[in-house]
Amino acid sequence: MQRPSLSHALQQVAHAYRGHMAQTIREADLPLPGTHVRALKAVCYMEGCTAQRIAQRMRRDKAQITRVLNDLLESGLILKACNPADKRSQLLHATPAGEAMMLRIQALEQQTLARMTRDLTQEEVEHFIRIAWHMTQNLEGDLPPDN
Amino acid sequence: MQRPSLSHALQQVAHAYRGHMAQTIREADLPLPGTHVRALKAVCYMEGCTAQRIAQRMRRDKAQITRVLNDLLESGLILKACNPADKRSQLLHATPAGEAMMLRIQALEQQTLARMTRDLTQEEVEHFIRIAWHMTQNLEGDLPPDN
DNA sequence: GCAATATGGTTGACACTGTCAACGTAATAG
DNA sequence: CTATTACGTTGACAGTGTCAACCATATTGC
Repeated sequence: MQRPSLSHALQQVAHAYRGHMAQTIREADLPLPGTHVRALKAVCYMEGCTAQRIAQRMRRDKAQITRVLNDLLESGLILKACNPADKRSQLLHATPAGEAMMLRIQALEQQTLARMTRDLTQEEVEHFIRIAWHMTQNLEGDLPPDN
Repeated sequence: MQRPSLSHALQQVAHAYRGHMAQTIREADLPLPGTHVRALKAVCYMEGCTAQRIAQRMRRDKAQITRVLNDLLESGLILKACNPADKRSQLLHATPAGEAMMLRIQALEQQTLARMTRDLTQEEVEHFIRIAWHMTQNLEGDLPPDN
């Protein structure tokens, strides 16, 4: 491809990453779609994790989060517990099975990331992340103040 | 967000771009989803454009391309013409309406890209594109030789 | 030529992603 | 207490992406 545009490069790399992760996970017989993985990650690593906070972090509709969490619940990967501070909301925790799943998936993700960045320096990767983050920030804020 | 991971940064920026473009296009009353836009772009700018070649360029399933092209056809944005060199395939061309649509969308995309990169140098953007492209290449080739 | 195979495009089915609107319940402001 | 706001759920829907089967045409090998 000759001098791909920013938009094309962005779409291609995101698609390649998604596809590679999906295939890796499929090959490992971990039947968990990408959104579920990201939600599980949030549950495992966020303190006082609630559906709302996951939706904010992932910038997704809370309806989608609800459904994903219910899938994870049915799969026995997470638990909902009453939030003593607010009876409307629920604190989310990973079960041991969820933690185990997370570890396995994390390993697969590391593998994919390692492959993706195999001939890039640490500096280049960090630069990429910084610019990506910067561009993300630049695009937010049209929307009604998002928090 | 503190030190976002590569995967998170990638997903966020791609999502932000998609969302911003979708909203911009919706606000301009151009009812054309993202995939349709990309396909139309391919039709406008590729020589001897066929469904197959679009599928290769976008790395998407040809079934999806077929459907998108049929939508564009129904919307009167493109035309299919017999390919004299191969009766199975069809050469694609944009109609005047398609060209006009492309110009309008191109302007909106430029706007979004300009906003996204507003405080980045040309060099940074090119660096980003190069790394994105590099990572894309690194992830391809597991798959059965893709051509 | 002719059979076997491969390719371009179409269709059906399905899974995943993402958003919007409406709702019930609980919290909070006045 | 009432009005408003916030959390989570549900229904409906649009968009994205892939797989498998299929038809018609090309191509290859005999």
